Amino acid sequence: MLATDFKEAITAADRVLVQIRTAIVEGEIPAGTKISEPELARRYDLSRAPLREALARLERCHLIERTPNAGARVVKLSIEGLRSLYQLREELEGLACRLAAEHMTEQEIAEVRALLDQHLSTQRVREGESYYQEAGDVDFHYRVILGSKNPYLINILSDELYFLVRMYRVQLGMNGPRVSRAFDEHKAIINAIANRDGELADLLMRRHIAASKRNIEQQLLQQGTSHG
Amino acid sequence: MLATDFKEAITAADRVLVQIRTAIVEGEIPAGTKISEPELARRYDLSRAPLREALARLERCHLIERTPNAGARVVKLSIEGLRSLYQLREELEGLACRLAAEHMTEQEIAEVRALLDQHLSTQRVREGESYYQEAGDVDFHYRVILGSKNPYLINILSDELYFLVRMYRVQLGMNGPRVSRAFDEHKAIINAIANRDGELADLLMRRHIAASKRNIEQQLLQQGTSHG
DNA sequence: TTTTTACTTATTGTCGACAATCTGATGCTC
DNA sequence: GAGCATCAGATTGTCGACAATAAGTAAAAA
Repeated sequence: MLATDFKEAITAADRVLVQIRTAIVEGEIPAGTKISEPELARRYDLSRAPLREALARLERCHLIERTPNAGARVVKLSIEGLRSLYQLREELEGLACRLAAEHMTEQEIAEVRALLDQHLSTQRVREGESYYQEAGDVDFHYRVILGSKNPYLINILSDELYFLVRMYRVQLGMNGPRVSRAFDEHKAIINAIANRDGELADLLMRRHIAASKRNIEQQLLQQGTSHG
Repeated sequence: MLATDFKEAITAADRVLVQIRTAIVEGEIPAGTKISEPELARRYDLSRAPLREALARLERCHLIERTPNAGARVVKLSIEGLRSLYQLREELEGLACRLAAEHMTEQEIAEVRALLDQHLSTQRVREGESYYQEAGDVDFHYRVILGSKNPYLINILSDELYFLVRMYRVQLGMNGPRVSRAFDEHKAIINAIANRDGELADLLMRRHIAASKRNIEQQLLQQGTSHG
């Protein structure tokens, strides 16, 4: 099921997947928690069959880890995990930029630009409100990824890796000057794509992601040293 | 479940997954076939619950495509699909090479070299037998991928993309001089890794994969023009 | 003849119960 | 007292049956 598919029919498994997924990403179900199927089935008021279907998909996007006959656990956030994840993300979104510079239509590029302007105005109103930054950033990256027109790349980035990326970002947050700086970086990236300069877009995207990684890394280090 | 995990407990879903997966990869269940859950359940003599678990994992590695309430279909092989897949594969295995040059131990490198020598001797005995070439090639790539030490990269390449890659290769085959040439390319790649020259290993791997792609592409084109 | 509609049929999605397996605690042996 | 075996409890894996949805067919109306 690629992100580009239309939602043809919503099943109970789909609904509970979205619910549990956001609960994990937002930290409502804390990292490292043991997942109990009977408990979740009661909590979301359905049987274990669709629940297990949802758990299988959560495993697919690395939000939980399952071991046969032993159950599932919400993934733990760690520095090594962050580095591995962002290492891959740099490479893949860099590729997405090169492909987007090649395949995005003028129409699509114009839409992304409109999106950025809209985010900017929203951001100015709600200064420092990191949630809007979060949503806007995800949206921007999502558009570029779709612009690559490579279904496997789209699937991996937006269906598999992105929820874990969001989990790191939501739980460890963006802070300080990064929030406003990210807008300028997005602008520069879409400009490069508009100029059909894939190499530059690639480079800028890698730097953008690397900067984001350093930011979260610091949060993780601080949290690690202060509490443990 | 990463490929690096130990097989802690084999469940019925695991067994039937392997069976159906090889059946699809080898073409025993032809590309484009509609998957009937009751039929497969009878055929493999188990209930639909573990079967559906297996189907979920087959969807994950892009061997089948599911639409809600409408069932699953074995994926069709196409030129566009091949290009998208190999585009991603080039990028990811290139990255794997750079990381392997950084992280593989001398021990691991020596093992890969021993593996190659072993493959070479086997190959000489069974000249032109493409199955051994297939197995050997997969094994080589698998070792390099593991050498990257990046769990997400390992998961995507060896658990998700590789079965589809094998499906293209098994059903459309390796032919002619590619078979023997691949050995030399493998040698060159592991040499670059041994020299800790990540950039060169990256480059060589991309070329290696690109050559493989062209080979399969030709088969697909010939097949497409000759049969309809 | 073509289109629409109702119906039949088969398939998928979901449920509750049973079997196999793991976890933790209790008691026994050394 | 430490270590191991055994057992109780709970959890996961699997099963067969029911409900909901989609596909195909035949009949009726335009």
